[in-house]
Order: sequence, then C-alpha cells, then structure tokens
Amino acid sequence: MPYADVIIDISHEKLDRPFQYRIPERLLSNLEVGMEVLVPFGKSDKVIRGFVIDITDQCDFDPARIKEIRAIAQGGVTVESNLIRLAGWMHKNYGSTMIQALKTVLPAKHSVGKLTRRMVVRKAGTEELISALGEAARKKQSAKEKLLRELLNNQTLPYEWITSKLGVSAATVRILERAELVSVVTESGYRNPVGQREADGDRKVLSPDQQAIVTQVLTDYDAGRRETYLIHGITGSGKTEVYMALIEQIVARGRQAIFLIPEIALTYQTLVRFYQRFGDRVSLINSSLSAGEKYDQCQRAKNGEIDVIIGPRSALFTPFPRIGLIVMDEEHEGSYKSENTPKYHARETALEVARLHGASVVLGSATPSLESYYRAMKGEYRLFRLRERLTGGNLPKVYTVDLREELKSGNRSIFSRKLQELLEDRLRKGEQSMLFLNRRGYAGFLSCRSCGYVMKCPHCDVSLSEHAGGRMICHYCGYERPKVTVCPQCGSKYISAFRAGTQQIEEKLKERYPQARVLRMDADTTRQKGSYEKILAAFAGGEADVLIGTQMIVKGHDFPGVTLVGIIAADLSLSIGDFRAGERTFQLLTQAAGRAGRGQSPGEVVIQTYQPEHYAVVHASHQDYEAFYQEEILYREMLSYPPVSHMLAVQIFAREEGRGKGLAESLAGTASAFIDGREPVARRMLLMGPAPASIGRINDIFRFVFYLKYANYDTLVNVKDALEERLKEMQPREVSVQFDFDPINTM
DNA sequence: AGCACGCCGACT
DNA sequence: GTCGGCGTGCTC
Repeated sequence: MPYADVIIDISHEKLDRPFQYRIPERLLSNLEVGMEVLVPFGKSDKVIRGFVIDITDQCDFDPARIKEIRAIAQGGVTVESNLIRLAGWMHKNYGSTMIQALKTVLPAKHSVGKLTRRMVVRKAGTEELISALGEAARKKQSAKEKLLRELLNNQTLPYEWITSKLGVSAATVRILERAELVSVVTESGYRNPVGQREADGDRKVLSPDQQAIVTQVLTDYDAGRRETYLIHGITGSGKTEVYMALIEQIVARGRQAIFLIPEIALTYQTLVRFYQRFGDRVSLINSSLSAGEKYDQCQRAKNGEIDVIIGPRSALFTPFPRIGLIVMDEEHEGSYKSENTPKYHARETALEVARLHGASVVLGSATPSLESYYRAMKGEYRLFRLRERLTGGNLPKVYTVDLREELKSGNRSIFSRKLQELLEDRLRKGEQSMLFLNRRGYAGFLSCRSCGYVMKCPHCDVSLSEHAGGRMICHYCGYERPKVTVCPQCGSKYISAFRAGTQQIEEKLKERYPQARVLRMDADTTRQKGSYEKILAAFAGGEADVLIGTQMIVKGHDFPGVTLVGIIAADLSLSIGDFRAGERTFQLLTQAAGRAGRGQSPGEVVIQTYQPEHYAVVHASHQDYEAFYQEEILYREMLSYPPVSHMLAVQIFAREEGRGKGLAESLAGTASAFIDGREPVARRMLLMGPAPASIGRINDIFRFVFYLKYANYDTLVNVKDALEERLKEMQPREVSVQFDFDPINTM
C-alpha cells in the first residue's frame, strides 16, 4: 500500500479534495489514516501540512508526477487530526466512504453565502494612500489604481465585492497587502440569540441526590478516571441542574463541554438557563443556522472563544481543542442516530470522541434506551438514579381504558367515557389538557367499506392521507390527488377516511365542546419557521384549554397548568412492525404521562388502547421502568436483538425491481458464507431476508433489505467489508447499497 | 491560498 | 525588443 490520499491544510474550496502521494519505505509501517504529514505542494514544492485520509495501493494519478511524503508531522495532536481520526473510526464502524465520513465530521469550509465576512481594510494614512495612488496612475497600474481610489472613499471594502464587482483580482490585493497599504481581516459577526453577555452568579442548591452525582463524576475526573455515567431520572427530577453544575466544573478545569440534545427537544427555557449560567461562553448550533453561521461557531470554538456548545448530534464535531465532558440529554431519543450515511449513533460516537480527548460522558434520560441500561447493568456504565420530583407535584394518576369495551358499550367516538368525563371537568375548572396522538396522518387513509380497497400512493406504496378539502397526499413523496367520492375498484360510494388524525381530533373536539379553545401542533401546523415556538408559547400563556399534538408536544416542555393528558390510541406505535415498538411505546407513554401535573395540582392521565394487557402499556401506566426493562430485555435476548446482540441492515435501492432483488439475493449469499455451522444454533449468525423493505417503494425507487444478527460487532463489520469488496467486483449499475448498524428505524 | 505562466500595453 | 502589471489556471 504505497500511496496515501492527503487533504491539504489550506482552507479553500478548490483544495478541498484529496491529493495522492507516494509513501516512502521508511514511513510505510508508521503511517496511519488520520495522521498529519508534511508534503511538497505546488510548483515550488513548498512544504505544507496535510492529513492522511486513506492509504491505498492504487494511484489514479500520473505516476510520473506523483510526489513523496516528506515526513510525519511532529508536535501535538491538532483539532483537525482528532476529527480526522474520528472520521476514520466512523468509516470503519458504520460503513461509508472516508470522504462521506469526513464530510460529516469536518466543519464546512468557506461557504459562498451572501454575507461577506472578509474585509479589506485601509492600513496606511490618507497622504500615503494618495501618493501610492499617484504612483499607480503614473505607472498605468489600472487595477491598483482602481482599488486605491475606492479605498480613499471607504475605510473598508468587502473582499468579495472587490474581486467580483470591482474586477480586481486577489493577486492585486495581495500586492497591496505586502506593501502594507491594506490588510485583509476576517470579520466575525457572531451573535448571541439571548441578549445576555455576562454569566450571572445564580446557582440553585442541589439536592443530596443531585450533589452525589456531581461529586462522584468530579472525583473520578480529578483522579484521572474517565467513565460513562447514566443518569436515570424521572421527569422533573432536576437533571439539567446536574448537567450545568458538571459542565461548569469541567470548564473551570480549562476544558470544553458539549451538551447534546435531540433536534427538537431544546426548549427556549433550557437555552435561557444556559445563557444565564455561562454568558457568551456558550453557543448554540442547530439546523436553522446557515452554513456561514455554522462556520463562525466552529471558528469561535477553535479560537477558544467559547467553552460550551449546545446542539444536536452534529455538535459532537465541534472543533474544540480539549473536550473534558460530553453530556447527552434524553439519550434514548431516536434522532441521535443519523439517517444519512455514515449512519452513526451519537451515543457511540460521543464515547469515541471522549476517548480521543480524554473526556467523561454523562447520559441522561427518564426512560433510558435499552442499550444504555443494559450496559449499565453489565457495569460498563455507572448508573445513578434520581427518583424525586423537584419541580413539585406528585406522580400523576393513570387510567388505562380498554377501547374494545368502549365499543361494546356503544361508544363509537374517539374519546372514551373516562376521557370525556375528565376533559369536561378540566374545561369547567379552567385547567389545561393535552391530547396526544402518536403519529400524524397515520389514520387519515381512505378505505372502501364495501370492498376493502385502500387508497395508496402510486409511487411509494403507502397509504395516502386525507387533508383539508379531501385532498389526498403522500407523506413520503408529496404526491397529491383530488378528493375521491367513488371507489376506483368496485364503484361503491362508501369510501371514507378512518378518522383519527390530529386534524380529526381537533374537529371532533370542537364539535363536542364548542366553547373549548383548542390549539393543534403537528408537522402541518409547524411547517413555518418559528410557528413551533409560537404555539408552545400560546399554550403556556394560557391562550388555549386543550393542546392536541403528535410526538413533538411530549418532549421536554414544562406546562405547569396542564393537569390532564389523554393518549388517544397507545396502539398506534405498538403495531409498527419494528423490534423497538415496545420500547418506543413505553417511552412515549411515560413521557406523555410525565407532562401531567407539573404544577401544584395533581395530574391525571388517560391511556386509551386496544391492548391494555401489553407490558409496555401496563408498565408505563405504573411509571415502572425497571419492570419494563426486565420484560423487554428478555424479549431481546430470546430473539437476539440489540442490545443483547448486534444487527446489520443491508439496504438495496434500485430503479428496476428485478435488479434490486437480484443484487439483494446475491449479497445475502455472500453474507451467508459468514455463518459458521459449527457454532451452537443459539449463538450462530442469523440472516433475515432479503425482502422488500416495509415501504417497498419511495419515489419510484424499489427498496430491499436484509438483516444479519450476531453477538460480535466486529464480525458484522467484517461482513460489511466483504460485501463492499463484492460490490467492487460486481460493479452493479443503477443500484445503490447502504449499511445500517444496529438500526433504529427498520424501514 | 499562492505560485508561475503568459498576455498585453508601455517604455528604453 | 524588453519590462512589468495583472488575470488565469493548477496544485498529487
């Protein structure tokens, strides 16, 4: 393997690609992916720094012109080299090209955003400038003259404007820079979403349980022990205070901290608390930031201008020089798993980042993922419990209603009698309620009562959902068709929607209680930027009696006025045909229930379901995580599902059904060679599939999938490598393959 | 980014 | 002819 792909450490888009170098004999054994090297570059062979991103035995470049790596760069681990190593780790463990891994990890290079940040500033005095201008005019140096004339009128000029509008090249600017007439500065227009600049000294006194966690983590830290801690703390037990105390202490020790939150869970309240505590030493990144703003944040982190970053999974890649602590709130959340290749999980990746930096990791959740709790049980993570509700209020009272019984007694509405009774009570008392439906549009599909025909998307093989005015919409590809009144299959006019979407709940509610003020929050009503916050603020401000919504209303928002939570149909998430269905349902029910009674008055919760005996429903109604875990882990053990075993999903995408199917079968064949018949059946590698994915077609692309289950993760990585090797030989056309380790969403 | 090449007008 | 500014293109 005598060739190395090197990216050059110059921040410019045009150089943002690998260059190949020959590896000299003496470095062959030492050189590794991720290392920093010194290489000759350009016509004059100037020696510059670069990073090795891949080592191969093939050179795609004219061998006569290829140059040799001079040496491995000496001196400390740089921010970039840590990130490149992380990309290498992701590339190996999640199956993607090194380039893809690098792109997810490395901060964006200069974006071509409208906001020009680089400015040319006049450095010399006016007289000096005039004399230079006269000289330039005399020498007929038109470009120089043009630029100097502009600088007479303006102290500073945007760099971009000079090169594009003024028509003066960068070369000319550099000449003036060298003559010390101007200087080029990168202006940083950072802003702090909350006006607060100074940290205030306000500290809450920690409870003994909270303090015990802080003390333990810091004692370990100061003794040089870096561990992973799992805080299992019920809603309202004050996890955030623990996080903040820890982050503050780690920052005081000269290190930086990353605070990870699921994409939508960051509440304005939490953010304000962080700004109050850390002033402008804290920064937030999220998806609504422009590329330029993200770049700014990275620069600030690199320059040591901030100590704490708050953000979703991608915040892990903040280029901090020395990370001391990574906190992951709501660690069970599915959004911590990336949906794009490399399909990394932020929890595992956080552990790797921590390993590279020598940092501690704190995970927290009211309903820990099976993964984390399992590790904690095995002693790999240290487990802490917070059982007390500090925000006041007792645990809510939970009623489970059997919907089958309701139907038998002649109640055909979507509100059970118990829920109606409690709703009316709240409306009378002027207290707030929340109604929660697991999934948007789930039940908005149109079916024929005469022949059973279901309206489906012609491209995606999923049911169309009925929207306002009877329009039918596909939620995967956006296909839309007008209202249908006659069944296309049998001609019957008894074709209608199964009404139980959030919109329908809203309508039924208004029908039944015209006086109630209702707010609805789902993907439809929050499409506009800022509408999400607006609805929450309106509800928190008491502008409505009832809030109806999907998942997004149950994530970490404090509504002290809410004393009733109704779960319309717990089953919706139970029957999605995924091995995590039970876990997800338990989490959703527990969280939804946790919304009730956070203020003074005690809360009540109604869970409506067709399966009241299901263990996820039973244990959620008692808020008993431990009991749920015991039952769920047994099921995972029995069927070799994660976290007990590991799982590799191989997804095949093809425009032509036959090709996809053929490739899936062929790859599954390759994979099955790894099944060792000599191993006892219970421990053998298992192959499931191949089969069409549960959504067999999206946007006219057919999807196939097969799964491998095995206890040893590294073996599955080997299988992935073998499959990639096979793909390279076959070079299949018009088909693509993706790998997903320990998938969260089995599509 | 930063260097060299080469075009083109200006001047010995 | 030569000199030098200045845009352009390439860098393993």
